[in-house]
Amino acid sequence: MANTSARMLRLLSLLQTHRYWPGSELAGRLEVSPRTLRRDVDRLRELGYPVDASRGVAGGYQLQAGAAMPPLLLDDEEAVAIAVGLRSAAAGAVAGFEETSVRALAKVIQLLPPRLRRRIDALQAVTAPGVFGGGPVLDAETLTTIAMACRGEERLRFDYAPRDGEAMRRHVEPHRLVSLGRRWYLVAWDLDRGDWRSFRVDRFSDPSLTGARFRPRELPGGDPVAWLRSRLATIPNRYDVSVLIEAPEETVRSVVGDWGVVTAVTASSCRLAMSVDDLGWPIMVLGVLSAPFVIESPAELRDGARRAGETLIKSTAMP
Amino acid sequence: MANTSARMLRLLSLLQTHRYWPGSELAGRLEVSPRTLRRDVDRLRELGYPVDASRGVAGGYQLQAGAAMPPLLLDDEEAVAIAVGLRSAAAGAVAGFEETSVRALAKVIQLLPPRLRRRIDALQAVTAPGVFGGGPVLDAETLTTIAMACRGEERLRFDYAPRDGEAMRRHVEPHRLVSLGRRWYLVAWDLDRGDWRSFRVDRFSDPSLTGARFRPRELPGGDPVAWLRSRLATIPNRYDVSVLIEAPEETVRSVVGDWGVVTAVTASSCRLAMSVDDLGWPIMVLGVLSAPFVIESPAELRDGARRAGETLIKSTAMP
DNA sequence: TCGAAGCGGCCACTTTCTGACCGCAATGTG
DNA sequence: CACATTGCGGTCAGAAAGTGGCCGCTTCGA
Repeated sequence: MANTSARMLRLLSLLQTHRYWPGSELAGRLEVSPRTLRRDVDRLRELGYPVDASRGVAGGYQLQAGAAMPPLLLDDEEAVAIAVGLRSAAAGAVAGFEETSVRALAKVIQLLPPRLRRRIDALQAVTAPGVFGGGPVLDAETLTTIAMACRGEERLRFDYAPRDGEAMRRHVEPHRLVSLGRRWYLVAWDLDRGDWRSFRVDRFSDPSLTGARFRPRELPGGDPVAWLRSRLATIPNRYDVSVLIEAPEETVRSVVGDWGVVTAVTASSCRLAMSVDDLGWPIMVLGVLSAPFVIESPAELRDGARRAGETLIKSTAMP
Repeated sequence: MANTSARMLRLLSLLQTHRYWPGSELAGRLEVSPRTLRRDVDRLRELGYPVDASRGVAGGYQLQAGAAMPPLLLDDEEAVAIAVGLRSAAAGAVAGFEETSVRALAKVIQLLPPRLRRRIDALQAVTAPGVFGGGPVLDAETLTTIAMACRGEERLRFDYAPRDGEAMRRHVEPHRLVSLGRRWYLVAWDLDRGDWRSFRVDRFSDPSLTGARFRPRELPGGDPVAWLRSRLATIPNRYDVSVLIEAPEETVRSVVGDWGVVTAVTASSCRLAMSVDDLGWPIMVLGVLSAPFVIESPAELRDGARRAGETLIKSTAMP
């Protein structure tokens, strides 16, 4: 106890929970003299954390945003909320943030006390797809295990079921997790084949860290995303949707959110562009907007939308 | 520099980024002798962070999950990912986590360096509702400002537009943020009225912390959620949707996700129940399912669905 | 104008930290 | 098996830091 380091952390923690603290209160909680508290605050400032102070009656200290992120001192609830938020972001709830979220999630999960981890697991898998359509269901543990292997440069074993054929135990040196088109891939050096391979994470089962560390090899070309893209180039199966809609830009955007790009064409019409695996989603958007539209591509969307319209009409026709 | 506290933080940070470190490497990075490193590791252990060590050739240190959450040392990307994930969770992407997420978000935002905050702002408002229907659009700043006021026990000023009438500047002692039925409310002591009031956050504008702190009053009854519920009981304005769908339970559930309750009726049909503010959402679900259905309630849903169907048909009719 | 609160210099005393040296224990390889 | 490697922890002496108490100063709001 009573280590300086520990006290500094507690001080940081206090400053993070309440925006504002009178000095005497802080000194009391830390069980040091006010003089020492001032010195501690100084130390924090020297470390780069901007602690603001105000004088006079009702003065006090508060921690402000600085140049660098201070160590986050979280209570249980906050830690769980962060893990849950990251998990849903990793599952694709926030377009473009899948990979970063998984990396951050791996860090949090790794440090999360088991009792909290259980609480999160109780909240089910990364599923989320629901409406978001497309993405296969993964569970968070698989994803974070792989992410931890990448981060820690540890070899990884897992069962992998190729598109056709039997599941096989694989042994790889993981390189990078990549989220591409609603799917997760692991780019790794396959130790059995002696070559670079990509693996779809939704086909993993039972991944486990071997504990053996390795010196990372260099991926030819260096960029794992580009590498993966070129490898997958032979199997493009997404739809690039483009629709002209007779509704103001803002209206459309308020429905679409981050899931598509809306650009104004005139004041009362706009173009919606989305890239999806599953046409259900753009159909829903068109349905709920109740505004006239013209489908520019793909042709399949037209059939799907008409079928959906027919169903709606038929089923609401009866009295 | 070279403070013990700072070094301990750096050590924690190193242990958090790479799962595994040989001792000599750590000692080198921290610019101390191996002996001192061992002592630092001991100190961490005394503080409750379980640092594992393994001996022999290729031995090293690694940080494990412990009883408490260690201070999270985040790099820029991770901090942004966490903020983004929390924001989307706060916006309702993960049912039931709105309030906790906002509290955590307020903490992160408050500490986030401005340059990172800008990066997040560039990713737009908490909007997200979009498809999720119902929820009004809030921006994260309003929400976190209020959350910070609650946490810091600081008085708050804001413009508030009641349902009818002019916006007025208000001055309150904030008590709790509550997320209820897709909406955010602030429960607060109104300083002008001298009474407890609830405010819909989507009607706020320009909230600002006054910097004046206050001693929290006690809310009659103590439970802000119950209090708010009883206050809002007079204004129920949601739709309770019930639809019979000619599709297997699983199919429907895979589209609806957590956003509604699906119960099987026969093997090939089921009933979908949802509670929403906005009928757009159930209409989308019906549209994308392309399965016959019968609307049981509410009547408004029938009109909405038919209108949506007509739009779809008309717009896809042209060659 | 006053008092409360933060600021920071100074001092003497105490505690901790550090590097160096040691022998020991575990681990896995040749 | 022997061996090198790597972590463990005791002891020591000198160096560094942390601490509380005291002081007069500044800033702020009542």
